[in-house]
Amino acid sequence: MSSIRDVAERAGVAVSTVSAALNGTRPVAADTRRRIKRAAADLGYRPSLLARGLQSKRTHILALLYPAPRSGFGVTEMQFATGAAEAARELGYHLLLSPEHADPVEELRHLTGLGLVDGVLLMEVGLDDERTEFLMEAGIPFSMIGRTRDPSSIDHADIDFAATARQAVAHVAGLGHRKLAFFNLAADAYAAEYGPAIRAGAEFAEAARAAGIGYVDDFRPGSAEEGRQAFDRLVAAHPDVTALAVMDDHAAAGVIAGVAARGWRIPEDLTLLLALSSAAVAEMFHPRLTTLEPPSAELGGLGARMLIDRLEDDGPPRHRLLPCRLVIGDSSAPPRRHRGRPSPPHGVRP
Amino acid sequence: MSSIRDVAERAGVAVSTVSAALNGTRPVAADTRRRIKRAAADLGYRPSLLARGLQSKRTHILALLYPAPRSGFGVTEMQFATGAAEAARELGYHLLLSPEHADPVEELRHLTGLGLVDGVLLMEVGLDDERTEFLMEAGIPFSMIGRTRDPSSIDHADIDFAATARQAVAHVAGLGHRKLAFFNLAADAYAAEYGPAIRAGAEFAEAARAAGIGYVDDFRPGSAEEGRQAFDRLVAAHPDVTALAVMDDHAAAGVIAGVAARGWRIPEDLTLLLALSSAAVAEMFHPRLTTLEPPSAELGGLGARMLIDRLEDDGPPRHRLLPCRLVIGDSSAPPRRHRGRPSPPHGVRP
DNA sequence: CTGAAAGCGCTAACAA
DNA sequence: TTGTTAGCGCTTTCAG
Repeated sequence: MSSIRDVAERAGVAVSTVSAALNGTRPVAADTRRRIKRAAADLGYRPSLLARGLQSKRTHILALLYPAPRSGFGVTEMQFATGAAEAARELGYHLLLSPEHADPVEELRHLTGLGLVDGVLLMEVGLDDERTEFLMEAGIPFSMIGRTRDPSSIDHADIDFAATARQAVAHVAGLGHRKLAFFNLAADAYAAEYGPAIRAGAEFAEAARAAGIGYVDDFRPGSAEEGRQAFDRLVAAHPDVTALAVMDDHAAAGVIAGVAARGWRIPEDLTLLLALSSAAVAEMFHPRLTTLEPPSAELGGLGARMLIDRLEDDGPPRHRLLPCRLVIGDSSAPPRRHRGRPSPPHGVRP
Repeated sequence: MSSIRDVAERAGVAVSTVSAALNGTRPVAADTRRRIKRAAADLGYRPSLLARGLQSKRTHILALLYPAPRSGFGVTEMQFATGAAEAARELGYHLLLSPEHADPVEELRHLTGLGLVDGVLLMEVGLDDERTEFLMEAGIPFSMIGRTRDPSSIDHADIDFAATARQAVAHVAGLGHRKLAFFNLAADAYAAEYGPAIRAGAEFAEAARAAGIGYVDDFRPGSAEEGRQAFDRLVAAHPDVTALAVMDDHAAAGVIAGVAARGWRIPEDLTLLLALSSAAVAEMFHPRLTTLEPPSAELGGLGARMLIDRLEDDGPPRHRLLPCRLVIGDSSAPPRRHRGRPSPPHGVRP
């Protein structure tokens, strides 16, 4: 690899002039600059990020911290990552994929101590996330995909749960449903502190209240089997529920099985929504489920851009909330009075 | 951040001694070393990767090149990435996530020119991959997850398609099936050059031949709708097929719909295998599909380890092939003579 | 407008 | 066994 000195020699100038010409850090005569650019191009010169970083204390590397894959398919996580990497690339930054383990804070300390990264992108943020405290104390720039309980002072991009819930409720209410059930994520230690579970639950309740339709949310199935059981209990306890939104993919599969076992059909006997899951997942179901698809790649990109913004010029906290996309599938329809009876054919069934 | 000089001063030695003590690059008196380690610990000293890299030409950073997410869910890709990141971390390396676009070679040239990465990890390798040529010419260490047409001289980790196919065929033959069909990935421009599509197709054929069972593979559905159509055509053309392996997740969903539309059931009337897809995906189906799950995280880890091995000490090309895991679900059963007739209940249906 | 020189934090000769 | 010194490739004063 040729260095800045090679370029300087070839152009017959001093290295500092090359640096200036290439970075625009000080005025350089147009003619000189041209010579330098030519020389650089001829040599295929690429400034060394290491040397530059060593001097300038800016590496143009961001770290994306991701926890061990846990729930769901990891599609969402992948999209965060690719969205962030993409945005970083466009702005001349690089993204380091940093797995987290037992002691996230210690690992974060290690990682940032290396002086390798300019800032950190947090995902899977808990309501009270210890990583944010460390980063703030250490004065390390960071942004979150998701948010803590009180994120007002921290840059973040997250789902707009309120708008998402309103949209979903409007959809089912518009179809004529009068009572909606909501199956939240399983109530394990994790989901108890997991923002999306908390916020989605609260906002669906609020949206249903505002829309004046009935609402039930006592269930938190975390698997197909639990989804099926929850569905059976739901029908027993609330026979008047005609629409159901489910957070967990596997639970949704269980609900579908439960509907079929009853001899019911979707959407005739139940309108089923998949909440906060990818449309690619929803397409695997039969019928294709109506989905509230989180804008994961966009959120990842926003998170990265916010972080870079902050690195390049400080300012007030940046916040962005994006609603999920409502992708209407074949699992939404007006409710029927009597279930399990024959109905006019729906979809392309022969 | 404290630097090596701070440590040297605190320990009352020269910086080179600190370096030596910490890296073991030359003998240091036990007592001196202890003092140095203490000083380093007291100051929370972390050597700067940048400075070290600048000097040693080794950054301990690996780049994982990934193409824009295309087929499937991206679960597999995510697992490659996390597996690789994990392995890298364990060996003291970092993983850079590098999105690829229109001109992969040019981007690779750019990335490697920065002097930021020690080596490159390639995934989604085509049978004739131009990136490999560039990397070999440029003398940049790399390894592949997947393989080119002739990968004998390149480090790589890939699925053992032959063993995988044999295992799958043994499974269905063991159940008593006499004729197997195989739905490959869609024949678009991409899959035509995509190793897994080519190799899986060839190896299933070979395994079926070796096992002496019938085999059909004229179909390449790429969506649920195409999967359903392909299934209908399959039944029309080869009514004696009782077992089917499908590569594409969405096509599998279509097959399931087609089976249901006929009034048939899985596994009574058709044994269905999901080939090269994640078990997490298979669990979403009803019934839970038998799956040939690629060891994606392991492959990612192997790829990273191979690359690091090569960086740390050169040697003959390293190759590793890993078979898929056969995860038996509820979609495998012995064939029946007459389809669509009532059958003893299967599974937990009431 | 341009050049010389210092130094970012580290490693690796070379001396002592 | 340890210290001194010269860079790695770049940015950034400070002179000219």
